[in-house]
Amino acid sequence: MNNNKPKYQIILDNIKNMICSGKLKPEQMIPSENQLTNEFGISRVTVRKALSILINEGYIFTVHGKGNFVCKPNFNDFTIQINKNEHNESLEYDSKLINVNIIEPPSNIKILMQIYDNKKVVVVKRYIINQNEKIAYDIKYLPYNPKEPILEKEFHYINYQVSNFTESTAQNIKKIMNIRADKADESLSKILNIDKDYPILILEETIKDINEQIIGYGTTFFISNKYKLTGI
Amino acid sequence: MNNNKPKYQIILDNIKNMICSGKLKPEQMIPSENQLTNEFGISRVTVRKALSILINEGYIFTVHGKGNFVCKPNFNDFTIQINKNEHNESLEYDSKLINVNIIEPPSNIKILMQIYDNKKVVVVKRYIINQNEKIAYDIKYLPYNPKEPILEKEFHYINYQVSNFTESTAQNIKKIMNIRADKADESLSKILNIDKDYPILILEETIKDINEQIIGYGTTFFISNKYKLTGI
DNA sequence: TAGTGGTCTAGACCACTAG
DNA sequence: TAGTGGTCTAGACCACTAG
Repeated sequence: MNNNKPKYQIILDNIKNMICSGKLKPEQMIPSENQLTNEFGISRVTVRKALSILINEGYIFTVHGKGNFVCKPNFNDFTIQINKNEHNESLEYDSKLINVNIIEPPSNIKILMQIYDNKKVVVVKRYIINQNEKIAYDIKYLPYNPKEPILEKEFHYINYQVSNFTESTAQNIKKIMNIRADKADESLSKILNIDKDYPILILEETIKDINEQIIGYGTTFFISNKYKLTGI
Repeated sequence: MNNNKPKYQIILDNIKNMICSGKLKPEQMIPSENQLTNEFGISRVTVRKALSILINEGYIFTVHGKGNFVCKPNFNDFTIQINKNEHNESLEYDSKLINVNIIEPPSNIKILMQIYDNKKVVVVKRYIINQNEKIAYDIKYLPYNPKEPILEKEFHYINYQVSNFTESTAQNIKKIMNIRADKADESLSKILNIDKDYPILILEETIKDINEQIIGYGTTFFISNKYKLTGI
């Protein structure tokens, strides 16, 4: 029997089934909290617990004063987990530091990083390695702050742990990713030991702090047959 | 004053601030529900409401019997919204049907779709159009069921609405995406009116039902300079 | 005005953890 | 055993919606 199933789970499964089986259709209102309270003979708080899970899982949405409604399915969002494959197994890549420099940023980087003065940037260049094989070339730019030691920044970048270099604010950033395809140019083909014009998957990331200040910009060039992105 | 802010919001903001400012560090336990109840002078239910939001937003996780702990930031997941740009604006693409056929699937499709008998498949070929310009070529395979009218399937595919062809079970599917880069081969270059070897961003999707049965497989070939994927 | 969801309480009992 | 989170109740009052 289901006697060890919590009550909120019973009502949750019940509504989920009605949505999945099509008894409740997108945009249709589901029974009100009061109705569910009476039908299932449970308290409103417990009903609301089940509903809040349905909301979080994207099954329903609420309109105050009107009711709860079935969501339209959304097939256009999916989540990329960079370090996981399609079976949700972790993929561990090594990285090999090529060099770290402090430079006057080239104009395209100035624009991308919204640098409007003569501030310098730190450039970190690395290889991404999988089983002793180069699979990508990675280049990251971050604002140079003479007061901060560079080595610490390097360390963090190299370990892919944080992107804004201080653990204290690590939860406080926003990341924007772009994905596109290109062919390897002369320079990249030498760096990655591949033929010129070999297909490359490019991941571009811009990292902003809570004030929309850009605190990092990076590009990773993946050799296309050695890497693919997987999403669910 | 903050008098119109609900109590759960106050405690929510408070804990969020402690995490973002670094007062509470990853893996560290946050004050217990009882402590929060006393400190903030609010009921446990309200405290739990705030905590459940923090859990959903990925700030904390719970260990039964031990407490609530600050999550490690995860920079490796991001969400791709296929029809949105980086400013979260909707992008609407048109599609133009090229043709629909019922064929004996080629062997690579048989493997991908796990077809082990002589079942046929429906093939839908389309262009994706943006402002009267072809930006991609799209090909989708779905199991052919002689009992179902094909036109309905077409319609659904063309409208990008559902991927398993019956609204009733639309919430009940799983989608796996792969993203990779390649160059246009002879045939694709003709289809998309581009040079051979032009860079192509490839989106591959496999759609499974709740029983892990493959109910659709599709590939979209984007002309790289006309399309990029954006994620947050 | 009747019905809907939103916030909140005080209290109960249970399951898990760790000393 | 003391402390933690997990489930659940009966009830209150409020804000929003729509006729």
